[in-house]
Amino acid sequence: MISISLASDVPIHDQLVAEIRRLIAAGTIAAGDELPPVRQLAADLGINLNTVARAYRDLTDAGLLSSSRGRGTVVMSGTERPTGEPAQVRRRIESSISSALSDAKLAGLSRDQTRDLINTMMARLWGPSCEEGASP
Amino acid sequence: MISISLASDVPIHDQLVAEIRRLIAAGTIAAGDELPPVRQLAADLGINLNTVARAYRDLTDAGLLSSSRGRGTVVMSGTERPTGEPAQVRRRIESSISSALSDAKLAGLSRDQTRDLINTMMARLWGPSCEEGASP
Amino acid sequence: MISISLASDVPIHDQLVAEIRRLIAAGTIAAGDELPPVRQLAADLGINLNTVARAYRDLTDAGLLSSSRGRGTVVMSGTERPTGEPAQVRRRIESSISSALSDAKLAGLSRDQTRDLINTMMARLWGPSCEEGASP
Amino acid sequence: MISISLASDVPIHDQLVAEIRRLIAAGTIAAGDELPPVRQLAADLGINLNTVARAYRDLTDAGLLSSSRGRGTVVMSGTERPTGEPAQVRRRIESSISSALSDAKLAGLSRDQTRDLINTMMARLWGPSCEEGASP
DNA sequence: GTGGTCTAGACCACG
DNA sequence: GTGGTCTAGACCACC
Repeated sequence: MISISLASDVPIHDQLVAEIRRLIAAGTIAAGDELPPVRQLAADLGINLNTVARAYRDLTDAGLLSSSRGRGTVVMSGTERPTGEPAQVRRRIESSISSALSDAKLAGLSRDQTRDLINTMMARLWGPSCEEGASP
Repeated sequence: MISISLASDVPIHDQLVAEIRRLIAAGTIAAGDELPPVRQLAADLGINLNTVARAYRDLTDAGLLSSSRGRGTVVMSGTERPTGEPAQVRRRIESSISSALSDAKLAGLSRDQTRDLINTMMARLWGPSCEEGASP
Repeated sequence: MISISLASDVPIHDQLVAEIRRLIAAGTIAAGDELPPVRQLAADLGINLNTVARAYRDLTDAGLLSSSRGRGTVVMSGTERPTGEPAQVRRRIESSISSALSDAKLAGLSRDQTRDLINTMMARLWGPSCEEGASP
Repeated sequence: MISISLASDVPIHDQLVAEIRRLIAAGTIAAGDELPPVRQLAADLGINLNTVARAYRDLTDAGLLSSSRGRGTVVMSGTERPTGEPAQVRRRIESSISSALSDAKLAGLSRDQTRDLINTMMARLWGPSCEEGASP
C-alpha cells in the first residue's frame, strides 16, 4: 500500500511522509486506525527502523499522527489537526499547488500531460470522476 | 508581479521561491533575464534583505538561477538545468503533486474546489484553457 | 476554570495539559480530586473528545493523573509522583525555565515585560505576592 | 559555552536545542554567526554526530538556524523568524512560562526558590538586574 | 571541508 | 510488544 523508491533523490523519510499523508487524505487509513509498528514497516519496505521512525515523528509533529511508547502509532482525528485560520490554510494550499505545477512545467510537461497526471492522482484521492471519462 | 503574505505561516523565503518558480515556469521571466538586485526586491516587498538573499540562494542551489558578484542574478536556460533521469523526474513530479493534493484534501477542500483552484493556477502558468470557460 | 484558545498555534491538547498542570500546581484541584469525564470536559470546551483524552493520557503518563475504567480520573498525591533524584529534578526545572525565558526574549519581550508576565503567573500559582503590589 | 548532561532524562538533542536557543536569546551568538560544525560540536561534547545534527535540524525547522551543505550552519536574522501574529506569540509565551512555573511548584520549589532561580536565569539572558541586588 | 541521509545495532521506558 | 534515543560508521552532494 505504501510505495517507496530507494533510487529516488527524494529522501526516503520524505517519501514516506508523503505516502502516509496521501493514505490519510484518501481515507484509506482513517482517524483512530493504527499504523504498522516502525519495525514492521521498516522490514516490509526493506529500510531502516530509524528512517520509518523519523517519518512517524515528522507526522506526529505535524499533528497527523499520535504515537506513544508501548501503544503504537494511530491517526489523529481531524479535529485535532491544527489547521489555522481559513485564509492561512487557503494560502498554504495555493502555495503547495503552485509549487507542484511549476515543478511540472519546469520539467517540461505539457498542459495536457500535467492535467492527466493530476486527474489520475485526484481519482486516487477522491475516487473516479464522472467528468473526465466522457469527453475525450 | 510577486505577491508575498507576511501574515502567512509559510516562511517568506519559501513564498518567494514559489513565486519566482511560478514566474519562470509561466515564462514571464525567461532564461537570461536578470532578476532585480536583492536590495531592490527586498525594499519593493518590504521584507528583509536576508530573506530575499536566501530565496535567491535556494533557487541557485536548485539550478534555476545563477548569481555572481557584479553580474547580478540571471535565470538559467532550461537546458542547463540539472533534471536527472526521466524516471526520477517523473517520480519527483508525482510526489510533488501528490503532496499538494493531499494537502488540499486534508484541509477539507472538496474535489471541485481543488479542481477549480488547480484550473485557475494552470491558467496562470500555461495561459487560459479552452475547456473550462467559453469567454477567453 | 480552564481556558483554551482554538486560534492558537499551540496544539489544543498541549494547552489542556498546561492548564491542568497549572490548576494542580495552584492547588485549585488537589490530590484525590476527580477530574470531569472526558466527554463532559470536551463538551464544555467545545473540543473533540479525543483531544481531552490525549491530554488526560499525557498527564497520566507523566504521573500526575490516574485513570481507570469506572473510577474516573483522579489527581495523584504528590508523594506518589515519580520525581527522580533531586539533581535531576533541579536540572529539569532549570531547563524548563531556561526555555521559557529564551522563548520570551526571542519573541522580543523586554526584561520588564517578561518580569511582569512572570509575576502575574506566579500570583496565580502561589497567591498574590507582598512585594509587587501594595493593594492585595 | 554549551552544557549538556548525559545523566539527565531530558533527551540530549532537546537539551542542545534549549542551550542554543538560550545562547541566541542572550545574544552570545547573533544573527549571521556560524555555529560549530556538527562533527566538531559532537566531539567537543562527547556525543554523536547525529545527535547534534538532529538538534540543528530541529532549530532549522523552527527558523532559528539556517544550514546548507558545504556552507555550515548560521543563525538566522530576527526578521526571518516566523513569529506569527502578536496575540499568538503572547499566548505561546504565556503557555511556556505557565508550564515552567507549574513544573517548579509541582517539584516542591517554594515561591522564593522559584523567584531566585528565575532571577538568576534572567540575569544570564538580559544581564544583571539593578533591582534584585539591593533589597535582600 | 560542510551538512544530510541511511544503516546497523544497542539500550531504555512504557504497557 | 511498542516507540524513543543514542552510537558508530558509512556514503552522498555541495562548496
